[in-house]
Amino acid sequence: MPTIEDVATRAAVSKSTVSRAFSRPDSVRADTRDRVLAVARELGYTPSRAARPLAGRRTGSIGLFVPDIANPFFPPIIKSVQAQARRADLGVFVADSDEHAEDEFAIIRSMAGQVDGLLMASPRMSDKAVRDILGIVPTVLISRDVEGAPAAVLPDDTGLRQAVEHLVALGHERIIYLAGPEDSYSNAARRSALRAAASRLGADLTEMGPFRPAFEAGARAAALVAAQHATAIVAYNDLVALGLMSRLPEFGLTAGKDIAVIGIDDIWLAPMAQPPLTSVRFPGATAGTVAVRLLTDMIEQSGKYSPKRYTVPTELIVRATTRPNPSTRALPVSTAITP
Amino acid sequence: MPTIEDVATRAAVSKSTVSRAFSRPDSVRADTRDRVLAVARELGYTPSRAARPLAGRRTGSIGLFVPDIANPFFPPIIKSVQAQARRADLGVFVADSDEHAEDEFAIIRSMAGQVDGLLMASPRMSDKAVRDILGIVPTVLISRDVEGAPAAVLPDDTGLRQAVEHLVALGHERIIYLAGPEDSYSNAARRSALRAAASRLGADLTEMGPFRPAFEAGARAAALVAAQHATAIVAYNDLVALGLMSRLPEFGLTAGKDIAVIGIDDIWLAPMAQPPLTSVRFPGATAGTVAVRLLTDMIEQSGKYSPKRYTVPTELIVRATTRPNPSTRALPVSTAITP
DNA sequence: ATGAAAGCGCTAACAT
DNA sequence: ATGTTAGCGCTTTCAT
Repeated sequence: MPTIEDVATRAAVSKSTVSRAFSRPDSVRADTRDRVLAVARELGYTPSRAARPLAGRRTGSIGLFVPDIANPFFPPIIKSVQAQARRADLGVFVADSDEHAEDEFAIIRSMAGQVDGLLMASPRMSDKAVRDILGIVPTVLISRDVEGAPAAVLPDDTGLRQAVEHLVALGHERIIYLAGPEDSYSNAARRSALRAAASRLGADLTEMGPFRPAFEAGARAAALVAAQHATAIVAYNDLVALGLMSRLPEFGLTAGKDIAVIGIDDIWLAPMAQPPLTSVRFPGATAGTVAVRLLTDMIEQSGKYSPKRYTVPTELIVRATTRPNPSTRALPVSTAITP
Repeated sequence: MPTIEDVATRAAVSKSTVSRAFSRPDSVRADTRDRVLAVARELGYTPSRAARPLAGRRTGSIGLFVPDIANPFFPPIIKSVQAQARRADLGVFVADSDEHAEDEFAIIRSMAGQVDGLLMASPRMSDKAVRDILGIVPTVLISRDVEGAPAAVLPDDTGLRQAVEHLVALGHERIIYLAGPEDSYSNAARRSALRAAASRLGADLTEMGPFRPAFEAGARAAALVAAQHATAIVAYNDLVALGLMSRLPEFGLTAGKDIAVIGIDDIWLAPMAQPPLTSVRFPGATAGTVAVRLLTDMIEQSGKYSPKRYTVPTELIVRATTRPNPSTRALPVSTAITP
């Protein structure tokens, strides 16, 4: 492996010039730069990633934490983070905690020391723990907000409002929310958005749960839902909705016929379900891209950074699990419902 | 952040001793080591990951390539690799190509320079490209074998043999294999294992496809399968099997009743399907763990390393999609079938 | 068993 | 615009 020195000698310039030619090309006269770069290519030289952090102060890597890689909600985020990071010539360390909230801190803490910045998607740890991390390394939160956090990428309320409007328009007056984990930020956010929309439209919102954000947990909900004679369900996420749907037939119920079901996240499985699941789309790819941009900004302006909340648009994707409620006449829906 | 020097001063030893206390503890007298370690803990010192690679020659990170994080086959592998790597105090860079075989090389190449070793799961690139990578950095292949590769973790044939035996025992004489991508190593391996088992048991194996390893591709298979009046299917993977099953009802067919369906990989969705899918289990977690072990061995013995093929056990997990063929009497199955 | 000293390859002041 | 000079924090001979 050729070093910066080899290139410098061969191009008859100093190491500094070679270094500059790579890191701040415009600070070098065009012809010198071209010569240096030509020599570098000829020698097959690439700046050593290992030496850079020691001399400068950047490692050239960022860390990405997600609670569970196997949860289909996260892969789109991971992919877009990686793609965007590659563009910025950053490596991405990915870590997951297997949904064990108690391991999160240790896992993240161990990454924090060896990266320039951190992305945390839906962390379950306490606000205090999050703030601890925030103090160590530039960090952008995804789907989580904490007082004092400099940057977060969050879903807007549009999709959930549309979900409630949709159910009401279909004639449902009582909506059941299958809640997610108690301590989950997303659960709180979803619940409150749902409540606000329901009360504005005069619908009744009943909560059941909590349910783990998993297929099996949703399956458990089926009996409860059937016992309630529920006609409209909004699930904490698609996994729960899908689990619910898988057991509905055992109670003589069919989603989209006897009962309306709406999921959240719009993971790839949603349109594949039988019947295809109506869901509130979260643009994971957008979120990932934005998060990396926010993070690189923070790293650049290391130090002061004016807090930013970036909101990504959500939208109700209507599919076959929401059809008119046969037992109720649709309510007249005024145009005022849609903003 | 305290440095090695701070610890050395405080513990009244030299930097070398501190360094040794961390990297080769037994080369330091027990009491000195304890003192050093105590001071280190007190100061909150951790050896800088950034400085190590420059002085030594290890970066302390490995790279993991997978074609598609969103494919449920990979998360268990990724998780176990991460867990095992954490134990060895290694960071893991994860990269995926979104199934674009043509991007694989560039993506992997860019990781290759900044890690101590590489893990490649089911890469689709050519043998030649794989060998190029192999020449750059210690690499372990997972679910792929290439002549000359020093190490690979591969599934054994047991599960597929059991699958064919199972179908034959259920009375099926004609089995259809829904093939995966043409250029895929796994596809070739699965096909040949299936062929061998079928011919040994006197069953007929017909191939259809190729199909992308995706749900939608499996959905496309449904019409084809129905047109063939097939009674027994082995799909390239669970995703294809699940996609197939989702469309079967449209042709008046029910998996496990009119038609036997077997998937491969046993991803978490398999037992969740309606009806639960019979599948050949691949122990992804074991594969990941073994792969990291193989890789750290290679890194240690940097240089000569006797080529290793590590085989992980596969097993047929029988669920509801395989029931006796109603139109055929079960064949007498000699005990010779099971080895 | 421990210490001293010499870098690893690079970047970042500080000259010029 | 370019060169000079110091290190960054650690590991590793080589002494002792």
